[in-house]
Amino acid sequence: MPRPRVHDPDAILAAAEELLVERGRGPLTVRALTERSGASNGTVYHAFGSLETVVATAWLRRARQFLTLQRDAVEQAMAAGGPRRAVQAAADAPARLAEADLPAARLLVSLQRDDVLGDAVAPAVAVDLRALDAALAGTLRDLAQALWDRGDAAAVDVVTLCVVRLPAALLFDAIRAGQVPAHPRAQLAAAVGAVLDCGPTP
Amino acid sequence: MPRPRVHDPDAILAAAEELLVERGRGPLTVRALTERSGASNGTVYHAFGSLETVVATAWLRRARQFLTLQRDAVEQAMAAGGPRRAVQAAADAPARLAEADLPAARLLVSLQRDDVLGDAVAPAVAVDLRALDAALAGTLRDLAQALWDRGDAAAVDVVTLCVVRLPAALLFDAIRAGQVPAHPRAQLAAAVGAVLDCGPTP
DNA sequence: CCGATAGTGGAGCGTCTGCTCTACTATGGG
DNA sequence: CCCATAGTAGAGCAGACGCTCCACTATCGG
Repeated sequence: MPRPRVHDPDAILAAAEELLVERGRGPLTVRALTERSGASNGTVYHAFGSLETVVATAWLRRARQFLTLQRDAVEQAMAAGGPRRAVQAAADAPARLAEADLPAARLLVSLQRDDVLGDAVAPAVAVDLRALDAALAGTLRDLAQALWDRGDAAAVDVVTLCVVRLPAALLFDAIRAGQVPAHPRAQLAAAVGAVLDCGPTP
Repeated sequence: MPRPRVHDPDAILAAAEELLVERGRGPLTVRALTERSGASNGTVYHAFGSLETVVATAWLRRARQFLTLQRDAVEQAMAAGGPRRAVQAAADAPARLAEADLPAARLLVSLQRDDVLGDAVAPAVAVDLRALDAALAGTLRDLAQALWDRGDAAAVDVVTLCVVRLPAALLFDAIRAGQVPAHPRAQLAAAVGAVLDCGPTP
């Protein structure tokens, strides 16, 4: 049997999360990570293979957590109030996550696409990443279908706007600052309603 | 009399703009800039002093252009339709700029705050940068004042949301892709209306 | 023709980065 | 006891980066 671990990979991920939330992806270097986590360079590379994989894995955990929360909220709202309520619930999901688990929300909000999917992420992790993307795309398409009986790009774009871009614009700054958004939530609901009323292009 | 210029500093700025629009700030290096512009390393540093100053100067030119356009649109809308129309016009200004000068809009949309204001920007340029910031802040405060007779942070926040964050969420992706947004403009107007109806917190 | 001036060119310095490589270490099965 | 195994440690490599430095060059007033 091999030598036992002295550094839990989860502890390395936790250190990475801290640094990402505090300073963002740019200043997160291998050296900063080893200093914060106590693990050596060799240990980090033995466990993850690349720094990009560390970042991608940290993101992946939190994104799964978010999508689960969002899916539940959407299904519940869909059953109780129909597709419009479901879109509202999906848009509100980041605020809910911030209520339930602020560090998780802060991590997701502190990274951009390019930070997560680089050339050096381990193939297995990259596959999971793309699977999550597909899951979100599926949810968006389902919502468009339920709203207007349409699954075309124009319809999905409107839903994406409501569920992805508007929350990013209205909620992310507050979350990044470590607050659970309050007033912005009401504004978001109003904006989503207005955009849905516009509907997709014919 | 000195030796005449063989490389117009404006040509260096133009090359920087091209690279920023094509690939963003991250990949813009001194070497890439010298290769694209034809000017040597020495010339770039003689003219600007630092790479950050090149980026800041390029941004500054375009931001001035944008703020002028926006100010005119706001004043005209204020006179013709009152403060709500003025906010709508301010929010729509990025789309107008994209119509009038697509490269200008693409440049502004391809940079973030941290890309522009670094420690190495020449003091004179940094001062101008902050002056532009103050000018925008003034416009936002004036709009809040005209709408609700309030200049407090909560009121200004609502206007900022309408004029800065919502346009970023709804228009920037299209502009970044080199298109003049069409449908998003109507959605933006609807969203701005809905957020204004919410009003600021008491 | 000359010297002051402003611009040009590019070698290369110091630093930082992600990552590799190798020697080393703790474990349990045989 | 000893070896296969998996994990640990950290020195150091190759390359990229922003920037400095200095020799050089074209201009024009005198």
